[in-house]
Amino acid sequence: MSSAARRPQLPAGFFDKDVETVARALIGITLLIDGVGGIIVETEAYDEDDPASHSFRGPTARNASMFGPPGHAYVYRSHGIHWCLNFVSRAVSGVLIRALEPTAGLDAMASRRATGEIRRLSAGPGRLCQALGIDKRLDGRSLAQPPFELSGGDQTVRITAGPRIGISRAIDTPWRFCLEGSRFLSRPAPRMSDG
DNA sequence: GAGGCGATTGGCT
DNA sequence: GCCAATCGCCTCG
Repeated sequence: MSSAARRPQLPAGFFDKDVETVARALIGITLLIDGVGGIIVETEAYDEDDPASHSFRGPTARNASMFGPPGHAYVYRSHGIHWCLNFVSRAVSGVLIRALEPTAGLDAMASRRATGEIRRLSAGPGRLCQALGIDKRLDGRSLAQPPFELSGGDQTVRITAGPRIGISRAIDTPWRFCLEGSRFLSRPAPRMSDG
């Protein structure tokens, strides 16, 4: 393994923290699935006592992964059509991965998405999963094992926070986090309300 | 068991 | 901006 260009892996215990901390820490991290992916630029946090979270009304077959150990994936189907990827953190929680800046395997992403428009390859949770080939098979899988590869986090990034998107409960909780200035967000950045 | 709704997206008015 | 697509889960009866 070449050393210089290799990004550092995430430290042990990265996901064993409260969900808001993890959601913020994930901004700027590189996510690859079988070598395809990019830099995480947008996340949302969903906590245990959060009325907007799938876990709010207790465990079901769908949300079982959220009740499992940190550092695993929770993948669910949205609106019967799309897949959405979450990272489980401490306790019953999940970080929704909403957008990536594509950096690796752009050909594969464009092929799966049937578009060459880079800015829309993985801007949005459903688009991201389509571009990276994510589906139910990855639900419950460890993020420390292939096909997942997470790295980076060595550099400081500026983050903006705002309300989460597309929910009807707890709509004012500012748990959507974005990389400041990114052109690869699913929606316009929230008004700068955070550092 | 029936009816409604959703952490979305793409296409049309 | 509005709405359909499509299916698993929730609520109510």
